[in-house]
Amino acid sequence: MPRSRATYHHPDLPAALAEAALALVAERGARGFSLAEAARRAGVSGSAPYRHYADRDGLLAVLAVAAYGRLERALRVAAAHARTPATRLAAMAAAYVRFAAERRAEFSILFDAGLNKAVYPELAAAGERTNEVFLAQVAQACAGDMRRAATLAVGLRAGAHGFATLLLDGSLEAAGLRSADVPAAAARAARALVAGMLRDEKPKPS
Amino acid sequence: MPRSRATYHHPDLPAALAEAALALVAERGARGFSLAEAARRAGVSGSAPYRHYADRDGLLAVLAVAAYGRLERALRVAAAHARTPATRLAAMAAAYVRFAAERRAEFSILFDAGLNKAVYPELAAAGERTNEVFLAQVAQACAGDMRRAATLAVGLRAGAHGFATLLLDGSLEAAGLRSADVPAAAARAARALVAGMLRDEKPKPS
DNA sequence: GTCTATATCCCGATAGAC
DNA sequence: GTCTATCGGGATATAGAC
Repeated sequence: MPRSRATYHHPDLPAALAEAALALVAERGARGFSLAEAARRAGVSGSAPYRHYADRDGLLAVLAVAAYGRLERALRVAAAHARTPATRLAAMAAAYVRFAAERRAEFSILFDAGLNKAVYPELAAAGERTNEVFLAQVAQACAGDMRRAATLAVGLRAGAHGFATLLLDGSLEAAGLRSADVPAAAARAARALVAGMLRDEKPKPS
Repeated sequence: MPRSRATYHHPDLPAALAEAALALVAERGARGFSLAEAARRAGVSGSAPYRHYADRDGLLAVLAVAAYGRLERALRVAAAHARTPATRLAAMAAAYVRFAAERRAEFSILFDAGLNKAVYPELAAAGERTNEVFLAQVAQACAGDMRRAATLAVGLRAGAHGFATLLLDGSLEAAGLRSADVPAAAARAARALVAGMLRDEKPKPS
């Protein structure tokens, strides 16, 4: 018993803050997050977090990098469970949407918190790594033509991202699409995009 | 000269507030908007806006409805200038992205301000109308099969939306895509999506 | 319809004690 | 490494005068 008073509480304050922060963002959105409230929820004073993070965005940035890691992993897992290249890409699109739906807080920290990537290079790097997962799988699908691969990869990512953000926004419900069906819809769109791009653009400029 | 003192200034305060608000959002993002600052910029006291809007979000909601109207019109115009159905859809995707890029403030009020559509039914309605523009054009492209039309329409909208949001986010630059090229990239993706969906799904379940 | 004044609240961040 | 205390700032919203 190091002290009877509540003074150096936490075995791991960063972890407690992270947990509190995610819960807070889940409730109020990334825009409703405050470091003060996260500290309160973690049971420490408002100044304690500053021993671990330079400022409010410092905490969010750490969470964002971790979230990108999770997203990237989810994409890789989805790709690994499918056989053909087109199926892999469709599975990745679905996984992207599922990540957004199931880990709303992390997704909104990534895309709704207004973090400045110029200030957090690790964050920018993590984001690029996510893009590269798409690119790597696309490259297998269209062996050789890397320009087309890049175009397709960014298109797939954009499509998945659009489904994800519109889902969280409620715009897809309004369009008559049930939440549970959105990952499948994204997968179908991805498959169609792949088919359309690999076929109908220039047949073979060779 | 109604008064020498600065007292009942504005011939049209709502208009002045709207202008100030858009400039403010353009500078700081939807999340940085405050009604107090908008009032300051319009040259009136902090309480004046409350004669015209119930609260902070009331002003943003009005701007959002107007922004949806503009977006919808831009989509219609783009569609009107193209001849074939597939070309129309590609043009709409490009127009969607251009709207986001050129009218950043309005776009971010639409998708980044956290307005509660349940509180502003006109806003939800305006959003649905935007979806319906896609649907109407898609319906022409795949005469008859309305289920497939709905799927394609939402896919197109999601794709365009993904390109738009990732563009504003800086994620596309990081992926090596220049801003000026993004509308064209979205158009190409749209065209491929249309081609892929109209062709390779079930050939004809009749 | 706008102003002044004010009540209330919350936040980010720092200083200094322990 | 955490606490208490505090500074400085800004927001939303209301009350009452003109």
